[in-house]
Amino acid sequence: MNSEVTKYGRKEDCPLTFALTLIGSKWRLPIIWALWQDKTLRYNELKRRVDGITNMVLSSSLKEMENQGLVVRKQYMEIPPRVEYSLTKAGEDLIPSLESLAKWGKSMQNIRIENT
Amino acid sequence: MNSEVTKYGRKEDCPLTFALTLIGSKWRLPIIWALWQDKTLRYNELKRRVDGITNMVLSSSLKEMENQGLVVRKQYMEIPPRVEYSLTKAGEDLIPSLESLAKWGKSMQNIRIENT
DNA sequence: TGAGTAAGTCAGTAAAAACTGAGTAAAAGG
DNA sequence: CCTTTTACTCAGTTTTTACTGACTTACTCA
Repeated sequence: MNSEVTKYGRKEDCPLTFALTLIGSKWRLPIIWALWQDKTLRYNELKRRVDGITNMVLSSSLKEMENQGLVVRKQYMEIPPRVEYSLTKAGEDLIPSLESLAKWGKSMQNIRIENT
Repeated sequence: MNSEVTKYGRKEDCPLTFALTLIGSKWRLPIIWALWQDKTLRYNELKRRVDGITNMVLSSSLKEMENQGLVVRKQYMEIPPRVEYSLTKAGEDLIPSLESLAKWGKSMQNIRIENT
């Protein structure tokens, strides 16, 4: 038995599993990626940038991501309403890990192509 | 517009989205993690290590992960049958990214606790 | 006056992922 | 002889996740 390995009795306590609950569903990465590229986007801009997402999923995702501390929502008291979304510091801190994962993903895609 | 940013018309072509298809479902990380710790495990050992997984999910996951090049299946022609699973090189290459992601996840868990 | 834009909400439905519980063959151990 | 172990497989069902399409309020532009 490797004593340096931390055991998590309940899967939910594992930081890695927890991280996946934050970014693992279908639309999380596209949203994060759009906000990372453009820094700040209004609701409908974001919707246009994240192709195919529905209002339902976008609005509920943003709400959850705000609660989770990934995204900031800034509302201006104007008419017509203006709401701007951007990544928090914590959200930005995620980017290097995503880039590392993307690098790995790319190498896996290449393997598939090579073996075809 | 940031010219250094690669655009992927179809989400499926994005290496990051692709990576998540390999590790994003509920039981992939627990399986990978168990194989990373123990290097080689037989089917039922793995099942015991990954608490709560069903045969259905474990066997189909292993089959897919083998096709995807994450896992090697080594079968010995013995009775009773013996089958051993382990990570491929590509599977092991994933670990650093996961550790980075876990680190981020841990910091997010701490924030939650602090704010409670 | 009618259309378009803003930022969403909502009920209902479809699709995807996971779970339940049983079953298989052949052999070892009590 | 009866139970357990091995490595699975399968039909059927539940749970989770995402999609559909319509609707809201208040303003601007033609």
